[in-house]
Amino acid sequence: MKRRSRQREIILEEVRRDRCHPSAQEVYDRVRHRLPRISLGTVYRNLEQLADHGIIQKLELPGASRRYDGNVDEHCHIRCLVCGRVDDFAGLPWLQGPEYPIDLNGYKILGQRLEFFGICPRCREAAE
Amino acid sequence: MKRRSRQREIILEEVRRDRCHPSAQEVYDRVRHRLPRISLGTVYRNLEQLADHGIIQKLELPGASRRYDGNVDEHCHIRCLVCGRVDDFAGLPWLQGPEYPIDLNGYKILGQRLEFFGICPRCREAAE
DNA sequence: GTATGTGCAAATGGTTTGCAGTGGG
DNA sequence: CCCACTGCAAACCATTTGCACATAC
Repeated sequence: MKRRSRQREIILEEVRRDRCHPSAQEVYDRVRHRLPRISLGTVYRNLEQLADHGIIQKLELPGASRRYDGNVDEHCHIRCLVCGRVDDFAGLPWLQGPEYPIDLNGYKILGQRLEFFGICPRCREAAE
Repeated sequence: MKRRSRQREIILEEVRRDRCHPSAQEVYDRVRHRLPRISLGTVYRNLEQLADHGIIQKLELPGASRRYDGNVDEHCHIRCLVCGRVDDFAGLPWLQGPEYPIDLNGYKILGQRLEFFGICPRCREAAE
């Protein structure tokens, strides 16, 4: 990231929009409205770089494709098991863990990841 | 799973061996020593079925390929960030969560998943 | 001017699927 | 004898990469 590029700026704007948590494909679809000739590879490369620099957050979800988050503050997510949507989820008082790193069983434990899953409001309605 | 098959029996035996947490490819490699003509597709189909019936556990890890666990008791895992190895990890007293399901923010929360990550004993040594 | 960034298209890796044939019950 | 299960190969999907060209500085 030694030079700035119009592509990267617009990708960042789109990831930050709406507190949504878009996949690379969704970012691509949005960005294409503004830069019709951009390629999906460029979107992937820039998302990767922005994440490496701590400007956005990469969300790796178990059994689902990667998503990106324009909010880099530490916060929890909840994922809908039906539609895959990911929402922010604040204030989880039961989440206390120890200070890392910890030495245990020969492992150097660097951290933990907690994910919640359930059914989002829209899918609950649809299910009725 | 209306009929038994030699393939499925051997796949199950291999997943249960050693408390390792093999990927489909690793199961395939092991099973092939005993059934040289088995196909990877058959391995995938049987692992899926065994998991659906609760006979083994499917481990979906963020940013890594799927693994399978012959131990279906509820227990935690820790993953090595260097080599990808997954170990069992028992007795985590700080893991208390609420009773699910919970209604919050319109979501019906069905559960949580906690994963630990760090560096395994072997990779720590290798890094020195 | 140079090397970073881009577009394109092909490659990759993990997983799934269609199909004709095999074999468990 | 039927239909679940298999082997094989192709398809699929998300992501990565090689390369020639464009562009930021």
